[in-house]
Amino acid sequence: MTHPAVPTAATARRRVPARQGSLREHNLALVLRHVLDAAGATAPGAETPPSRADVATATGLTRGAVSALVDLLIGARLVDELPPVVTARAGRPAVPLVPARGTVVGLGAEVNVDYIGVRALDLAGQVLAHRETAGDYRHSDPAAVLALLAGLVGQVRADLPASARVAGMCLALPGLVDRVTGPLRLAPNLGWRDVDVVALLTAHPEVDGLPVRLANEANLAARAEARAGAAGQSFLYVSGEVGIGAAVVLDGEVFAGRHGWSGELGHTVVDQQGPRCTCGARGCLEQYAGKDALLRAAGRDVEEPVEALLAAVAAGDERAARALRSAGEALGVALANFVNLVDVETVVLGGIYAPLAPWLTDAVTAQLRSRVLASAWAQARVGVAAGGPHAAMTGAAVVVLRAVADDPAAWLGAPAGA
Amino acid sequence: MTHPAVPTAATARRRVPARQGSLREHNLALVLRHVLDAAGATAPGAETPPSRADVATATGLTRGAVSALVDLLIGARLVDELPPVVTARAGRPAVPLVPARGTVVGLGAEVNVDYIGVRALDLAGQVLAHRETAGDYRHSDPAAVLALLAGLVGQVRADLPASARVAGMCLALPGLVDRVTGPLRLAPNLGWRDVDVVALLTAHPEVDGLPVRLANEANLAARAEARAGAAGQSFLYVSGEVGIGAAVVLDGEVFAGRHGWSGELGHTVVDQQGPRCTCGARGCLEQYAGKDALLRAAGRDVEEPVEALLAAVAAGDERAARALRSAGEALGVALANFVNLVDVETVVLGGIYAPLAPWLTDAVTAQLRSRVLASAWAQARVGVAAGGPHAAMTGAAVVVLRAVADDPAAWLGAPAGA
DNA sequence: GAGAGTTTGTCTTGTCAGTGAACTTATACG
DNA sequence: CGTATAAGTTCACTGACAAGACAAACTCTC
Repeated sequence: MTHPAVPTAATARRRVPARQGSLREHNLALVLRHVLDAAGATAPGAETPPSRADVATATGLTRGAVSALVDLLIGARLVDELPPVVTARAGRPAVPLVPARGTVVGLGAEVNVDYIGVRALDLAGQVLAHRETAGDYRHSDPAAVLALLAGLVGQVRADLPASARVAGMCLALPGLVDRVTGPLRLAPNLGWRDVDVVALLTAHPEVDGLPVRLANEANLAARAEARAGAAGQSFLYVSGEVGIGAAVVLDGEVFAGRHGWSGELGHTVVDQQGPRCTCGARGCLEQYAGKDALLRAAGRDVEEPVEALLAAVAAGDERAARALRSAGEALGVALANFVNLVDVETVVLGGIYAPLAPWLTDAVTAQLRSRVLASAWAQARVGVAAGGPHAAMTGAAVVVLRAVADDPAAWLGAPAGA
Repeated sequence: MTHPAVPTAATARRRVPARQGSLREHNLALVLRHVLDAAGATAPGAETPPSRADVATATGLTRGAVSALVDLLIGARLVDELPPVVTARAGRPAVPLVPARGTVVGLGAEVNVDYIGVRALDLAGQVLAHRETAGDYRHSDPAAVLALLAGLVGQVRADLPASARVAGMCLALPGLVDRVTGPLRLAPNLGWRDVDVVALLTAHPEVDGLPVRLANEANLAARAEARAGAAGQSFLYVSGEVGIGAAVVLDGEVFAGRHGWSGELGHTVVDQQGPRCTCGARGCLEQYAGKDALLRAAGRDVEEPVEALLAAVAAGDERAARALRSAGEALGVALANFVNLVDVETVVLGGIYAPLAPWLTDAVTAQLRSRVLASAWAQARVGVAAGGPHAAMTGAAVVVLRAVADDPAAWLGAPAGA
C-alpha cells in the first residue's frame, strides 16, 4: 500500500477548512448568481427580475438570510434595486433585484492575425466600451503590438464612467498559452514564441496594476458561446481561421487540460501520407480545412476574405463547392475522432466556419453519423456559433467578471472608482 | 440579452444553500480524507499515521474541532485509533488514526469477455474477499451471465466479516454505459445491446437492496490507476483488449463526458481507406492495434494469449516484432491526435499493452514527439499501468468507497453489520 | 373607506459549529 | 520528583443561518 486507499472528489480536494465565514462566501455567491442568471434568462422582457423573496424560495435560504446577503451585495455595488413594480396583485410589492450596471467591469482583449481589440463589459453583460484596430500582425514584434494594445486599453478605460471599477483583464491569443498567467508558448500565425506577454503588457501605465491573465482564443470564444447558451452546456467549439483551434466545454466548464494546451484540432492527422504541414508533421487537418488551404483549393487567393468564397459558391462556382465539400469531410473525420474520445452533445462551428456552415454541416454530420460509435443513441448535433464576431474578447471579459461573481466576498470592502 | 451575463464556476453550480450543517459535512470529509491519504501515502513503513493534532495543523482546523470530528468518525466506524506509539520524545504520546478496517466495504464487479469477478475492498484499501470465474462470454445471454455474477456477489458477501457493512456495488462493463445507473447501451464484444443491467442484477436476492452503479471498464481501470498514483494526476489511460478503450483523467478526476461515453479510442480513424471495422467505418485503430488484429498480423491464432506473442518476439520472431512496431505506430498516431486535443501529462498503457509496453513505447513516443504541437515544451510521457490485473474491479470498489469518503456525514447514524 | 387578506421585507431569538485559550493528561529529562 | 513539552479536552465566545413574529405596503370586499 503506497497509495491513498480511497481518492476523493475534486470538490473536497480543496483542502480548506470551512469556517463560519465560508458559509457567507458561499451563500453570497449563491444569491449573486441567482440575480445574474435571472437577468440573463429572461425571455423577451417577460419575467421581472427576482425579489429577495424569490431568491429565498429559489435558493432554499430563508428570507432573512437573503435580505442580509442582498444588502451586502448592494453595498458592494454588485446588485441594484429597481423601483417596486406594480403587479396588480395583493400584497406588498416586490423590489426587483438586477445586476449593477457600470460599477464592476471586466476588460477583454484580443490579439489576432488581422486585428487587435479591447472591450469592457459590466456584470449586466453590457458592453460599456470597445476599441479595435485592424492590421496585419503576422510575424509581428510582440512588444510593438502590445504597446498598441495598451493604448487601446487606455482609451477604453477613459471611456468608462467614473463609477466603474476595473476588476481585471484577460487577453485572448491564437496559440498555446500556459494556464493562468504563464508565458505565451507559441502562436504560429503571429510568429510569437515564448513571449512573456503579461510582463510586456503591465509595463505600460495603462495596464499597470491590473491583474492580467492570458488564454487561448478558441477557449475564450467557447466561453462566450457557453454564455450564449444556444449550444447547451456540453459541446466542442471549433474555431476555424488560418489555423484550427477547438475548445471542449463540459457542463458549462471550459476544459483547458494539464497545461492549458488542449484543443489543437488543426494538427490532428487526417491522412498520414498527406501534405507536409508547417508544424512538421504530415496530413494535418489544417492542410485540408484551414482558411488558406480552403481558399487555395477553391482556386482563390489566400488573402481574400471568406466572403468572396461564399459569393463564389452561391454563384454556382463548382470548384469552390468541391473545396468546401472536401474540407467538410476532413473536418468531419477529425471531429468524429474527437467525439468518440470525448462525448459531447454538440459541435459548434465558429470562426470562418460559422458563415460557411450551410456548405459544411451536411458533410460533417454524415461523418459523425457513420464514425461515432454512440451515434445510434445520441447523434451529436452540429450547430453554428452564436457568440458573434468578437466572441473571444467577450469571453475574455466574461472570465474576469466570473471571478468576481464567484467570490463576491472579496469585493465587499472594495472602494468605488477605478 | 437572452443569456446569463456572467456564468459561474462548477463549484458554485451546486445551487445548494450552505447551512451550519454544511460546515460539519465539509470538515468531516476533510478530516477523513486526511486520515485516508496519510494511510496510503506512507513511504515504506516510515511515517506513523497522523494524530488529531497532526490533522489539525495540516487542515488548519483547531485541535478542538478536529477532536470532535474524529470522535464522530470513530463512532461511525470509519476511523480507528491505534495504541499510542512510543516516540522517545517529550510530551504526551499521540494517538495514531487509521482508516477502519473491515467495517465499510465497497463491492467492485466486472463482466468481461473472458471472465467475471467480484471483489470487496474496505476503506483501508484491503481486499477483504475476491471471487472470479473464467469463461467465454462473447455473444452471451445477459440474464444468465448476471445470474452467475450475482452468485459470486453472494459468495463474496458470505466471506466478509460480520462487522462489515456493504456500502454499495459498482460494475465494470466493456462498452458504452450511460452515466450512473442508466442502461448498458452497447458492449460489442459481449454482444450485449440496450440491457438494463441494474434491474437484472438487483432481481437476485444476493444483490437486492444494494445500490448498484455501472461504469465503463476503462474508466474504472483509470480510476484504479489514479489511485496507484504512479502516473501523476493527469493522464490518458489506454485499455488494450480485443477492443481499445481509453479514459481521460484530469486533476485526478475521470472524465466521462456528456453521457459517459467518452474514450472510444478503438474507433478513432487511422486511415480513411483502411480495412472495414465491425463498427461499420473504415480504418479504425482497432483494426491495427486491437488484440485480434495484432495477433493476426504476427501470424498467430486469435485465441492465443498475449504471452505467446511476448515469448515469440523475445525469441527473435521478426514477424511478431514487425506487427508490434506497426501497432505501436498506429497507436501513436491516434494518441498524438488525442494529446493535441486534450492536453495530458502522461499516456498510460494498460490491458494487454502493459506487458507489451517494452515493444510499443518507442514507437508511441516517437509519434507523440513528432505530432504533438506542444511537445517542445512538455513531451507527454508514456507509462505502463500499475493498477494490476484486476484494475477495473478495484476501481469499481474504489468508486463505491469514495462516495462514502466524500460524504461521511451520511454514515454517522448507520447501523453495524451488513 | 375601513377592515380583512396577502405578500414582502425586517427583526429577534435560538441553535449550531466553529475559534481561542485555559486546562488536563501523559510522557521525557535532569 | 519537579519541570518541560506535547496531545487531547473543555468551555465561553462569535458569526451565520433558521424559525417565526412583526411591520409595511398593497388589493379586495363590504
